[in-house]
Amino acid sequence: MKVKNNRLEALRLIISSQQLGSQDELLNALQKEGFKLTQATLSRDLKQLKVAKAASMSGNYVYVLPNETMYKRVSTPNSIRDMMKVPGFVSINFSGNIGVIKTRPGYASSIAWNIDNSDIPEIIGTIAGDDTIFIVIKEGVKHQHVVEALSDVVPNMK
Amino acid sequence: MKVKNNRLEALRLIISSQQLGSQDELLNALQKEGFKLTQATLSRDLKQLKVAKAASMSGNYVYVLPNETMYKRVSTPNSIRDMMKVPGFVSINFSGNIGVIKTRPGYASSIAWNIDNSDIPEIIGTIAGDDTIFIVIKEGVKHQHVVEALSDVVPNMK
DNA sequence: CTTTTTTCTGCAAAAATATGCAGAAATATT
DNA sequence: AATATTTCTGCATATTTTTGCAGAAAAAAG
Repeated sequence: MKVKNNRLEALRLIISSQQLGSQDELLNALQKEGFKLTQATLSRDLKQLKVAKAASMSGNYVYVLPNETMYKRVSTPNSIRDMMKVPGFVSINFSGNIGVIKTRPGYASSIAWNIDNSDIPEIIGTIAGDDTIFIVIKEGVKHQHVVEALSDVVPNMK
Repeated sequence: MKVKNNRLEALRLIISSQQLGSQDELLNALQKEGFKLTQATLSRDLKQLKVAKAASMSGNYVYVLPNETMYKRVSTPNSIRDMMKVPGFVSINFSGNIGVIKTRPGYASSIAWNIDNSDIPEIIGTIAGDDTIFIVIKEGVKHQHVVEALSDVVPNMK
């Protein structure tokens, strides 16, 4: 019993400090720490700790510790889209990794808010003035992709 | 590729609104929305979206959307982690010669002020909104280098 | 100290997920 | 328009993960 708790604690520690991508790798790490167990038990441990496996930025899989945010569900599937009934969009243009949206005066920050809250992965961040929004997009992302993603969020875009 | 982007977007939507525990379930949900694909493709989509599978409170597995927090590792190439200690600081990302700092609402201009007044030669200029700062960096300067320089600037870091 | 009950674990097999490969589809180039 | 290049996808299969079951270990009860 003491053993199991120690093991779980060690497991958290390992996961929070290393990037391991399969239960076998985790198993090895644990065994290197002196714990004796099988992959089946590890699977149960992971379930209990609510550890998740996700793709990492580097294209591999990694085990990650849980956090509040990840269990949040939205009640209305289309709410984001519905909230985006904001008129005021005028144009969008790009230069390199920067997009510039022109809006009618006063509308920029409200549209930018919608963009920020739509969590489009291609967009790193936005800054709004009164009638202009700057958008920094991820390197390598095509402008057209951004436009398509945005068009779900900003009415009158296409 | 319009189809794939729509599919990915639908997938996010489904995951953010329902609690589904296997790729088969996700697959059904997508097909009910009119998308035609196999489990193999779904697996790749999930990898690309960095969706993770974790145990839920109710003892089942659920697919969850990714978030910043989950990729944090204790031994991160130091300073980014140190930056997390700055009041209001949320995250920093780069795209080309632009850095984007996300802050808690209202903190952007104060953090930007610190940066501006620190005379970091690698930084050409900043502009701040309410919760976002854009930083234009000198051509050819490494992102990590900027992060390190920044970590010396803002109070309570390190 | 026994007996009973609950928790934990390995084994083996089932279930679920990831991926190499080759062709299809879409984009970009000339 | 024709060709070259890149991205996407299904199929079949390898790999990984989960779980039912039965016994071992631990905790609780008597």
